[in-house]
Amino acid sequence: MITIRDVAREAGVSIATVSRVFNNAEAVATDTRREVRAVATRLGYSPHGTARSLITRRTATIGLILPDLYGEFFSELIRGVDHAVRAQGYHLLVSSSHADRAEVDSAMALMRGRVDGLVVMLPERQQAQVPLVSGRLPLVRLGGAPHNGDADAIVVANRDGARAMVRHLVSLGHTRIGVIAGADANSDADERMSGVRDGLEDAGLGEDALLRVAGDFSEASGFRAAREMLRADPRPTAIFALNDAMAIGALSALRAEGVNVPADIAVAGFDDIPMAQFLDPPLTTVRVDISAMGARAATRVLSHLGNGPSGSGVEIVPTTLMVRRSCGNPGAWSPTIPESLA
Amino acid sequence: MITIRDVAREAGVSIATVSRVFNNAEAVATDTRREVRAVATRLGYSPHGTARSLITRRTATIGLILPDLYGEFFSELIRGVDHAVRAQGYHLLVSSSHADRAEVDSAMALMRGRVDGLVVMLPERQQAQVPLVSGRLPLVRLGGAPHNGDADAIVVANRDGARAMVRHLVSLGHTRIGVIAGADANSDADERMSGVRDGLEDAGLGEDALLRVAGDFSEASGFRAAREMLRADPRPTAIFALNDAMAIGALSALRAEGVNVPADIAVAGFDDIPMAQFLDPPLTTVRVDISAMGARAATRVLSHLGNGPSGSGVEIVPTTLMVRRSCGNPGAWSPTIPESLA
DNA sequence: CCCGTTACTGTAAACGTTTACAGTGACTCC
DNA sequence: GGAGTCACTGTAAACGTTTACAGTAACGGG
Repeated sequence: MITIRDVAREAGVSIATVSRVFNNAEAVATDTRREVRAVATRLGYSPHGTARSLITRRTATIGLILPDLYGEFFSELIRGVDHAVRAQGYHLLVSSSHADRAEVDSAMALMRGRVDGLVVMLPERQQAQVPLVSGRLPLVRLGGAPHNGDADAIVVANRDGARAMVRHLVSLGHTRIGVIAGADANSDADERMSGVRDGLEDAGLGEDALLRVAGDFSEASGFRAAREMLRADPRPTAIFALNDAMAIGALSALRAEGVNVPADIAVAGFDDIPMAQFLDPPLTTVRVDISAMGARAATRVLSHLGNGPSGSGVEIVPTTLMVRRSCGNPGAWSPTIPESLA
Repeated sequence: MITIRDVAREAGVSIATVSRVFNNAEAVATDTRREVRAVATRLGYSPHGTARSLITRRTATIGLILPDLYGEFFSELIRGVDHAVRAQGYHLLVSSSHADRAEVDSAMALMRGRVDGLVVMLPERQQAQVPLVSGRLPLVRLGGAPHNGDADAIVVANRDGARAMVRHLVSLGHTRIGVIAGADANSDADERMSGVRDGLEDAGLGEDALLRVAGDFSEASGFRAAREMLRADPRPTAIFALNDAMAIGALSALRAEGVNVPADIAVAGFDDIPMAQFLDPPLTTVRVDISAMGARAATRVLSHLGNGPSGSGVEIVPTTLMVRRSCGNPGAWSPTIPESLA
C-alpha cells in the first residue's frame, strides 16, 4: 500500500504539503501542487479513508439499520437515503435483517466509530419500547408510530391515508368493509388500522361495518384473507388491504373464485407500488413516497452534522389517494391506459 | 467520546489489558476481565472501529457498487450480499446510482481504505469495457455477460434461461414470437436476446419467426411494446418479455385491447418476481435466484480475504423454467391457486 | 535459596492521516 | 537597512486502537 509518505519522498516535499494538496486548502505553490499531483497519480496514490477519519473525527458515512430487506419498499427506502447522503459526499453503511431490539442495539454498537449518524428502522415487534440511545451520534428513527419518545423521527401519515381511503369507500356506498390487516405488533399496520377506525367513525358507522382479517404484508396472506372474507356473513362489499402486495393476493383470490372486481367487490391497497396501475383492474390505493421518506431521514441526520439547516422533531410524510378502477372509479369505466403512459 | 484510555484509568489497568479483554485473546485474569467489562458497560464504551481498522489493516467492510436501485431486483441483491457478509462479521458499504464508468471508478476510489473487498455491478452502458482495477482489493463483478476479462465474476445463465423459454414456447406450437427486449447495451438483456436466437435456431426457425421490439425493463415499456406488437403483421402468437415487469405491462396492454391470454396470445416473462404467481393469468417465467447471486458474489470476495475456501473465475447462476398459465400450461387450465399456497 | 517457568500486566511503537505552530526567504515600506 | 508582511513549507503532535516486547510476582523444583 502506498502512503502519503511515499508521495512526499518521491516529490521531495513534506507529508504536510501532500496533505494540503489533497485537501486543496491553504496556500501551496502552483509548481509544488502540480508536482505532487503528478507523483500521486504516477504512484496511484489516493488518501486512506480510515486514517483520515481517525484524525478528523468524521467518517463521512451514515449508517442505515433496517429490520429486513424484502420487497420494493426497502429498495426504495435505500434509494432515497443513498441519494440524499451521496449528495453531501457521504457514504452509506447498511445493516439489515434485525429480528429484534437486541440485534438492533448490537448493530448500533458495531457501527460506533464507523458512522457519523444513524437512520434506524425498528423491527416489527418492539417498536414503541425503550428509546434508542446512540451516545453522541445523531439518530433518526424511521417509520412506525409517531411520538414514542425519540427526538427525531420520520413517519408516514399512515393513519390519515387509511382514513381517507375508508371515507372514499364509504362515499362509494360501501357499508361493510373487509380489512386485511398487517402483522401484529407492526406499528405501521397498527396506525393504518387506527385510520380505518377513524374513517368508519367519521361516517357514523359502527364496529359491525368492519371485518378484520389478519395478514402479514405478503401476497400469500392477502390471498388467504380474501378467501376467508368471501365466506363471511354478511360478506363485505369492499376489501381494503393494508398494503398493495396483499391487495394483489386478494385480487388473485377473488379471480380464482369467480368474483368480479369491482362489480361484485371493490378492492383497495396501500403504498402505490409501481405496478399497481398495471393490475387488473388498476388498483385504487394510497400513495406513499417511500424514497422521499428515506431522503428526509438522511437529510435530517445530515442536518445535525452541520450540513444544511438543522431541525428536530417528528416529521410526517403525507399520503395521497390514488383512485383507479378497482373500487369502481365513477367515470373511468372503460378500459383505460395506465396514467404513467398518458 | 469515551475511549479505551478512560476505561483503563477507571478500571485501574493499562489500555493493553482493556484491549485484550475486548479481543478476548491471550490470558487476562478472570477478576481483571470482569472488572474491565463492568467498567466498560458502565461507561458505555465500545471500541472505535476506525482506530481499530487503522492498526489491524482490515475494515471488516465490503463495498457494493450498483448502477441503480430501482425495483425488487436490487433489494434482493443487497439482501443476498448483506446476509453473506454479516455471517462473517463484515459490514456492507453501499453506493448506487452510477450512470457511467467514470462514476464507478470514482466510487471505487472513494472506497479505498474503507473496505476490504468490492462487489461491483456495472451500469448498462460500458459493460464489456476496460476491466475494473482495484489495486490490491479483491473484486468480483456481478451480472452482465461472462468472460470479459476480469478474474472473478458471478453472472446469471441468461442465455440458457431465454433459450429454454423459447423452446418451451415452440413446443407449445408457437412459430411467431414477439420478444420485448431490454435496454440497448444492457448486457443481461443482450445475453437473453442471444438465448432467444439460440432457441429459435434449435427449433430450426428463421429470423422471420422473431419480432423484436425494444423495451427498458419497466412496466410502461412492456405496455407500449405489446401494443405495438398487436399491430404487426403477421401478429405474434406469443410474447416473451425479457423481464417480469415488462410482462406485467404487456398483460395490461393486452387486456386493454381485449386480447385473451393465453387463448389468443401467450405471454412469458423472466425473473420470477414474487407476484408473478398472483397475476392474471399466473405468469410463466424464468426463475432467477437473485439473492443467491448476491450471496455468492459476497462469498467469493470473502474467500479472497481468507474466509472460507478460495476460488476464482466466472461463476454462473442457473435459471429454472416456471410453467404457469400465461402460456397455456397444458393440464392446468382450471383456476389454480398460487403454488406458494398449495 | 536461586532459577526457571507460568501467568499476568504494562510500555511504547506503530497504523496513515490532519493541522497548529514554527520556521524561512523574499519583498515592501518607511 | 531594519521591520513587517506575505507566501509557502516543514516539524511534530495528535486521533484510538493493537501488539511485540519487557517486566513483575508467585510458585515449584532442584
